[in-house]
Amino acid sequence: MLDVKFVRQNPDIVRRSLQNRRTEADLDRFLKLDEERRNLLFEVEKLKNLRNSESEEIARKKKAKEPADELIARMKEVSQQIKEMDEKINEVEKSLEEILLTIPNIPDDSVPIGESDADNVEVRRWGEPTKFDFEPKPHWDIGEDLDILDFERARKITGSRFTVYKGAGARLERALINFMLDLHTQKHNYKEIFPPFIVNRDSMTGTGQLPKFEEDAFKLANNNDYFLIPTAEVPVTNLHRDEILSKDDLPIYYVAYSGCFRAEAGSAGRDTRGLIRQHQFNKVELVKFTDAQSSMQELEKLTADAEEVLELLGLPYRVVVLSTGDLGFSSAKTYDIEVWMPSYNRYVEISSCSNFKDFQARRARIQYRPEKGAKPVYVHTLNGSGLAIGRTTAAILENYQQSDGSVIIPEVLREYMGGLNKIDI
RNA sequence: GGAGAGAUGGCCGAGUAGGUCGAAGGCGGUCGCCUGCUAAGCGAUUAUACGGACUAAAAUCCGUAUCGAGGGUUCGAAUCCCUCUCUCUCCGCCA
Repeated sequence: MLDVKFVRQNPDIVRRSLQNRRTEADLDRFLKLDEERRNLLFEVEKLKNLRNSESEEIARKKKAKEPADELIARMKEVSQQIKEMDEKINEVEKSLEEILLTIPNIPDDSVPIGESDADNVEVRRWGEPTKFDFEPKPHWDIGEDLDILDFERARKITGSRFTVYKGAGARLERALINFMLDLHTQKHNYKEIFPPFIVNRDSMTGTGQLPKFEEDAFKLANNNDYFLIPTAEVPVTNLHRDEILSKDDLPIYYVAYSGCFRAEAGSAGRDTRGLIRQHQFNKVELVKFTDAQSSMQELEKLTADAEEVLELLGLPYRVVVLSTGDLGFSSAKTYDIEVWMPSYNRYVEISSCSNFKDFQARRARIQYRPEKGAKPVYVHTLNGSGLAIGRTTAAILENYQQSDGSVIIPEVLREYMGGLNKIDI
């Protein structure tokens, strides 16, 4: 959510942001309503002031046993007027809020302007796309041939876009979770959080999933206000919703494993096979709370922390900075980390690292005091996958597959796999 | 699921026969004074949002709102009425 005053004073910046993002919001109506609201407030507050002072006068008269009937009658009318105006103001404010919640964050100046993901800019590359001297298989075939992924039975017990992991596959998934949590807590100083996988409406609104993207979320049928989390970002960022932190608390680094649940409305037909796009997947998420001065620098560090996972796993990747046309609603700047996926013959997103600046914090009311006794200001929030587990599993299966159908376990994972160094038939 | 209790400022905690209550008191915080230092003491101050005036911008000043949320009664509500939400205690059930 943007600051109302900012929008009022900088309509041109907001308009340009909307254009660059190739998105729309009714900015003109917002500005008009905003002015209307202020005019109404000015009038109604005058009336309220009158009512307050005259009410005191009535009290005085009554105490002094003087007649006050005439004054009471007049105030009755004033109160009626106030009531009507208050209703009008409520309507206007509701409309304003609705529009404000549909206005996306202002992209950082360093973000390239572009139409779509085609205009994202590659900033670096690590490793080389894996070469094979045989015909490599996609991970869904590898998984079924090794009997470690079972898409067929997942369809039976639940439906499409679910997977049953079995044997070494289940172990690999669990190993990756533990490996990543250990790396980020021990080497990068994140504090581990194990959050609820179900959150309420306020939390979903606080991080920006609602109201605009309700159709993408799974909502619990027996409780209107509970949602399955689409990412640990939601519960973890909302840890500090409605809080005022002290300067000494910052920066805060959290890492959380969670299951993630996405309805993926509107993505029918995309990535229908394998682990890439699921209704339920695992993810280790990095979340930071920082002050305004350091957030851009913290984004670089967070991205590097996620990249290190891929480097330790020996998986080739590249980093792209999202253009304005591809940038997420709440984000001011986002780096996508893309891993080399042989079956796609291209790099595939495996982590998305974003700086939301104060956009989420304003919405979730997360503040800190820069100085003792100073007025609270909004923190900056950041997050990124570190990494998406299912896609990492897919990338390992594909990049580490051997001509005999087996899959080598990356060195760093072996201790998490009970010493297993290869998945065989 | 059954029974009961409660939601007031950073915290604790008064305030229910409606009228200077944004709200006593305490703790905590800040500023100043004082004691050679520390402890103690004294004085003052101590919410947020929105709107307006003044500003380059602040500071400041004025106003309005806020005692869980929403609605109602009334000239006037923390105080009365209705609805909802949440928290706590006990019982039951349960990994």
